[in-house]
Formats: sequence, structure tokens, C-alpha cells
Amino acid sequence: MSHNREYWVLHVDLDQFIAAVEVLRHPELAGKPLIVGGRGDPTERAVVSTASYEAREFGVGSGMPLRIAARKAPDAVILPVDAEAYTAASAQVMATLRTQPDATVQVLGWDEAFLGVQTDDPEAYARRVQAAVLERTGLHCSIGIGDTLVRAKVATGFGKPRGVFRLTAENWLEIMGDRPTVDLWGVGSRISARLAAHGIATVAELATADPAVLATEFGPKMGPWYGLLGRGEGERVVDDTPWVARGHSRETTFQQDLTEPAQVEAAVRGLTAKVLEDVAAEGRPVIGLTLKVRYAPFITKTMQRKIAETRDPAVVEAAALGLAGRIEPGRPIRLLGLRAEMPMPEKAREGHTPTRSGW
DNA sequence: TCTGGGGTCCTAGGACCC
DNA sequence: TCTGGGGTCCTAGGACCC
Repeated sequence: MSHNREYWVLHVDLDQFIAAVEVLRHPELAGKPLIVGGRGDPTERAVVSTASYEAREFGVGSGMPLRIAARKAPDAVILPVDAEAYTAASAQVMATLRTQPDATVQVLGWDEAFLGVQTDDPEAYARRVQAAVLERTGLHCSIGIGDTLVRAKVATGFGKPRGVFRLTAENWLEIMGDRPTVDLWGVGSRISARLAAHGIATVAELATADPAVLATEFGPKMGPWYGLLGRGEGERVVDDTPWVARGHSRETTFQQDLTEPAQVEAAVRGLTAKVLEDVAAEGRPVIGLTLKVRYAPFITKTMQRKIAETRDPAVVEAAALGLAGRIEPGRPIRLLGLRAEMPMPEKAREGHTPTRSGW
């Protein structure tokens, strides 16, 4: 075929994934403001999972309380989150990606994945991926092309919607250099503020920042990592090693704050049962627990406890109730979360990916 | 009218040991 | 009276991502 096949990282990201899946099922909603969140009831405590482009024009965005979203876009259709439907659509998308020639697929979530491919024309390859996904699933996606995972991931944003964009060592600073550090994958509002306090506001400034300053401010791992991020460097090879969950957790936000110890105890028992279902489905034991408590209005505390490896539900429940015994009495509770930690197989972890969200 | 639910990884500080 | 230096394990909390 060709004489010049190189290795490229492609980052595939579905456009408006959740809203798009809903429109596939409800074609009459096409072109209308659409909000998906919670149980679809804007009077409940819940947030927006996805807003269609039409809804975004009203200032609605994901993460926004559903109540506020409904007020901003009063004519929007509000649908409940249907995780099963999105999981099914996602599986179709990922299966399509895996059929691409010589592609290594690293799934990042419902609606995105890295592809490692060998090609002399990554743009043409990306266009074929888009066509295949559209044909098989009816969904549109954008694709970022890069020589590192970070650059491919960031490139996708410039391709949206339905486009393809390439970011490499060659054009990274030209495109990203003047942008704020918060535009980087893995830099949020807190980190960008701490960087700014050191006079580091842009990607270019981060790229050339004094490593000693970064290490002092952020520690021996994160300091060097942020420096790499500023340069767009990092992992260059897509890793399709099957993902193994470190743990499972369940959270509940109560529509009415809990005030009675008996209510808390019942809630902890319920969470324990759900978490143990997820753990048991994998056939692995539990080695630790974290109880998260959100007191009204918004103060979160966590309590952790290591436990001897066990598969006995009664032991786990007793440990969870033991943690719950440390909850401050008399304060209204808005949210409870329980996480069970599971033992991990021995494996060397090389490199650092900011998030390896599960699948 | 306040802020979901599921994850990952890192850091700091105390306890404890030699 | 003063109080090393290295290591591990554990808990609490922070930050980020989809």
C-alpha cells in the first residue's frame, strides 16, 4: 500500500452523545431545546447531564441544577437519564471502533475513546471512522489527531462538531500557547488559580515554567506532570489493557435532608447492599470502605477504614455502620456515599494518565 | 432554586518501626 | 535534656475527569 505509515493517536468523541441518542429514539425532538437530567423532573434535586445545542443557547449547560435549567429554558423538553440506552449505544460505537483496521482502542467513557492506528493519512482514516460510526449507529463524532494522547484529546475540541483536527509537537504552541491553562485536559479551576499565583497563566508559560517551582507547589508527581501537560507531552501509545475497577461506590442525594439517626442507618444499609452487588458481580473481595457525608448545605466529609479482606456482607455492613457512627449528630444530611475498595492485581503502573475512567 | 453519580490519582501528616 | 533518619501503613482530603 503505502511507504510511509506512521503511528497516530486518534481521539474519538461523540457529539452531544446523550441528547443525540434521545433524538434517535424521538426524532420529533430534533432541532428542539432538549435537556437530559435526573429523573426528568425539574422540581427534584438533580443536575443536567446533557443539553442540546438548542438548549445551550438559553445558557443551559451540563452540571447545572435542573431547576435552574428549566427556568432558563422554559420550553425545553426535559427527559430522564436512561443509562441503559446510552450504555447500549456506546457499546455499538465501541464495537464499530474495534473493527477499524489495525486499531488499538482505549475506551474513556460512554462517549469517547482513543484509537492507536498505523496510517500515512490520519485525516482520511478519521473520516472513515466518522462514516463508519454514523452508518452503524446514526451518531456523529468529532476526532482529534495527535502524536500524544494529550494532543489528540485537546485537538478534538477544535474539531467539534463533526470535524477532524490535528495537533502535534509542530503546531501545539502555535494553537495552544496563548490559551489559559484551564483549557488543558487535567487542569481545572483550582490548579489554574494556583498556577496563576506563580505568574503562569497561559499554556506557553506552563510549558517553560521552572520545574522546581512546579514541584514545590504541586509535589513530586503532579509538578512534573503539569509541566509535560503544558508542552502537550506524555503518553504516546494507546493502551488497550482491559480496565480493572479499583472499587465501586454508590451515592444518594436525598430529596429531603436526613435528620434522624435511624434514617441514616437505613440509608447506609441500603448503600452497602448496592455496593456489594457491584463488587460481587466481579467476584472480588472488599479491603476498604469510604463513607462520604454531605451535610446541608454543602460541606462534604469523608471517613475511611481499611478492613481485613472479606466477602462477607455482614462484615462489610458492620464496618459501614461503624463509620456511620462517626457522623456528626444533629446535622441535616443531604448526601451519603459509600465506596468499597477492592484488591488490585499486581501490575506495574508506568506513566500517568490524568483520568482513566472506567469501562 | 443551588450544586448528580461514577470513577481515578496524588499529597500531607500521624503512627509506628528499626 | 533533646529529639536522627529512613521506611511503611493508614486516614483525611483535594483535584480532576466523563
